[in-house]
Amino acid sequence: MQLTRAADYAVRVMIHLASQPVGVVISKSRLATAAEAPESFLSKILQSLARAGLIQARRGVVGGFSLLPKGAGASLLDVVEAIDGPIALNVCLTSGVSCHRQCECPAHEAWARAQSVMLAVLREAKIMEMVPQPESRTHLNLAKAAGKSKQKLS
Amino acid sequence: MQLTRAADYAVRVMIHLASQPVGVVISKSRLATAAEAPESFLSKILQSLARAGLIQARRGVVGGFSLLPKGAGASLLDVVEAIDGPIALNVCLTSGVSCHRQCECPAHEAWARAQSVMLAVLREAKIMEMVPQPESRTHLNLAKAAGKSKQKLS
DNA sequence: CAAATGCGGACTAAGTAGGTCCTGTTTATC
DNA sequence: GATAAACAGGACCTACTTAGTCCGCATTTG
Repeated sequence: MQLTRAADYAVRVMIHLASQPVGVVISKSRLATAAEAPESFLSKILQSLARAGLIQARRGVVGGFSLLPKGAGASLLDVVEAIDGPIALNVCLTSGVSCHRQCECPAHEAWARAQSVMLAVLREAKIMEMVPQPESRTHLNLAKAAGKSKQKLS
Repeated sequence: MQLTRAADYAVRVMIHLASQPVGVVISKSRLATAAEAPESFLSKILQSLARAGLIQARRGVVGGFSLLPKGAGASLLDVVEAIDGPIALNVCLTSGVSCHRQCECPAHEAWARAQSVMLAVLREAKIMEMVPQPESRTHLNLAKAAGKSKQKLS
């Protein structure tokens, strides 16, 4: 009944990437520091995010990871499912598996509702809306001002 | 990210007990049949439910389990937490543990909201409201038979 | 080419899930 | 009181998952 550490780390990484100017590439070790995650463990997580099309990996001496458009528009649910796979609150809610008790079992619908509302919240929670926006981030504001001015979110 | 089998079995047992006339005592083996759960595994589950004050155990040759008032008024959440303990969607939501990222971490609030709405649904879902009423059940079966083709049973 | 970086598979230690089993203890009935 | 039916509860067990680590290989830049 709990999110994996990997999924939690993945969300931290995504938020960190989303807080950077677009297109910037950040190395795994810098991401590990930012997300407070073990670097070697982050390897697998970043690979999963890349395979899911949320981020892009770049090899070589100035390699690292950058956010893809799909990642910029992703929700918490997208990130979590990229790591942990589909969420199923109970075995009888696993897609593709039908439980023979389903028709008679009055709890089935309650499980389904509970899962549904939880997923809805995670689906509404977009990564981009979570980047810390305040004016305390002067360096970011300066960077933006140097590039082009962008409207604030929400 | 999934309910344990034990919690699922516990809910089935509670619904079955709630469907009986008040005060009736049912043996573990009969409950195991009704809940489609391994009897030896059900031992521990029933003990947990008894310790939580939801049901009462009675030993001896006509022994078994009966619903207590607290059990009759219980919700799915009560039953699940009696078995699995408190639900925490993420380690940073575990009560008593405060994560040092909390103030800065924008995801924290989203996890909390997701957990909160899920718990609310489970808290509203009362065991007593889930016992199949004889008339409504036949009505339901007829409606299903008339409305759609029969579902595949496994 | 060397150095920095990501890729990806093998490996592992610890914990949990999902049970089973066995030795009590309690209780109704003969 | 003996006995049998039932629960109590702890020890045990197996498979799987979690949360990582490690290392050789591939790619890119200077």
